[in-house]
Amino acid sequence: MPPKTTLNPPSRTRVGERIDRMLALLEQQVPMTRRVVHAGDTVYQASDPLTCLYIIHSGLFKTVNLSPDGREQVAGLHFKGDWLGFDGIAENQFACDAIAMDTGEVWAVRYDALLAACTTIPQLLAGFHMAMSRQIGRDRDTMLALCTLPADARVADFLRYWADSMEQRGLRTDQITLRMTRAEIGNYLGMKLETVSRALSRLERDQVIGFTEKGRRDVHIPNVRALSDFVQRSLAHAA
Amino acid sequence: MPPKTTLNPPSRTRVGERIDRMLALLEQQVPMTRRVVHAGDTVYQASDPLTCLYIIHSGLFKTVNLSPDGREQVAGLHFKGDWLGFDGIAENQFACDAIAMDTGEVWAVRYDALLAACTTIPQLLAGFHMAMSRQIGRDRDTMLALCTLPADARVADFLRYWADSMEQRGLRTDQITLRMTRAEIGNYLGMKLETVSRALSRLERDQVIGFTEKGRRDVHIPNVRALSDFVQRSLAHAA
DNA sequence: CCGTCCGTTTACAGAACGTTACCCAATGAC
DNA sequence: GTCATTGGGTAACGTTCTGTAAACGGACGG
Repeated sequence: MPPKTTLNPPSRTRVGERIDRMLALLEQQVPMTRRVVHAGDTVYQASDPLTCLYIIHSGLFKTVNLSPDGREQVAGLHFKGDWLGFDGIAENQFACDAIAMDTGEVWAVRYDALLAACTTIPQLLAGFHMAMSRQIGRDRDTMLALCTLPADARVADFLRYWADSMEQRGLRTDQITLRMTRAEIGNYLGMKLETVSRALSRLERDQVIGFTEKGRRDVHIPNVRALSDFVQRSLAHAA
Repeated sequence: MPPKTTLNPPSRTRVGERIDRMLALLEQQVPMTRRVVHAGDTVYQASDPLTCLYIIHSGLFKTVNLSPDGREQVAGLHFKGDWLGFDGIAENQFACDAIAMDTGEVWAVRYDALLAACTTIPQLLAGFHMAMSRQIGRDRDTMLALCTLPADARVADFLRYWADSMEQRGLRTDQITLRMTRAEIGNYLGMKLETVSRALSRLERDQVIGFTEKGRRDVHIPNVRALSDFVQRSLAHAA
């Protein structure tokens, strides 16, 4: 199986600039409402009618998918520049809950106003489609990790993804504060909280991560590459 | 955890009509190239530059996601009316391979031509966004199944999804031909081929499915509800 | 007809992960 | 101060899933 041509990952500055351009474009061209949120606040809920989409100006958000029979899962993590609400366009009502995990700000943009603006501003439409496409790509990479990585590697890959997302947005990446409990992480990664706990302990033992004195939710990542390497080693070991 | 308000699932006729309307709209309004494919043919490959998107007129397709380190996964199954290529919009090149699993026909639409047409035909834009949104929703439901269902239930849910997709498109649902090996199904569902085989045997033993005399790839589904019920029972039993 | 290949099924041993249980530390209510 | 609550860590024990290996069957070509 020939590995796919390795594309250069989007550089930090390029991604940061793209996000800023999109935010500036929206600010200038589309009417919107700013909304400050705090940890635990709900941006929208499943079955709410969709009138607005939300773009994240700052903060950290999760989307929670729930099935009619009561199963629920943290389906996605969302950072600055990401949109919230794509899931609702199909049926004109949201399919997930979107919840703030920290203080932040979202910009609510009426979907009809956005579409109207898109007809005259091609860059806006292009940016919007790119955002949806990126969401699809990320969901698929998540599925790939769920299906092909053992528990420890999944946790390592989760931390790598988080650190990468921070780095792309120009935020510090050596020390990240997980704003999730072990149970939430486990739910996101398809395992139990004890398994998450054990995986984190092993990553610490192997010096791939460390914990700060502030508590075991602040993860110190001396070297993001070490996380990728850990994932690779898990695969090699299995083979 | 209150279960989300159960929306009526889109009825067979409604979905079929929506698909036909979209296909007719494209046929009338957007230049396109028809392409007949056979099992194993590649529609596009990862890292190919994106110039066209493809809408499925008939047949059955899979998208295969591969990571730089060689892991690969069947990320999605696609039926009539689904689009292929959303994953490529973000970086202007495809991120997956799209492969036909049976004889069929795709319509290749230049992405720039599609965007141009969308500026004057709002329904086209709306339909396009709905298709992307639906893709996101389905990926998330897949993730939910991967994370919350045990192996047997995952296989049952997979068959239910397949049968539902057929039914929505007005195709017969009591007897479906899996055009995938056990290994492919396992890859899609995050388990090994032996586990798939054992799960199918148990579903047969429990009379939830049957196999036809034509071979063990033709699954007879007397009652789609029985598959959903099996999933529910797995959850109840676990709790 | 036979042998070969591929996909599949099944049994059994072992690894990975979940369950259960109990521990500690920090926090906030009373 | 006590007490309950919440998040976290760890160990012993089970279950589920995988890995290995063998046998079966249909499809194909000689």
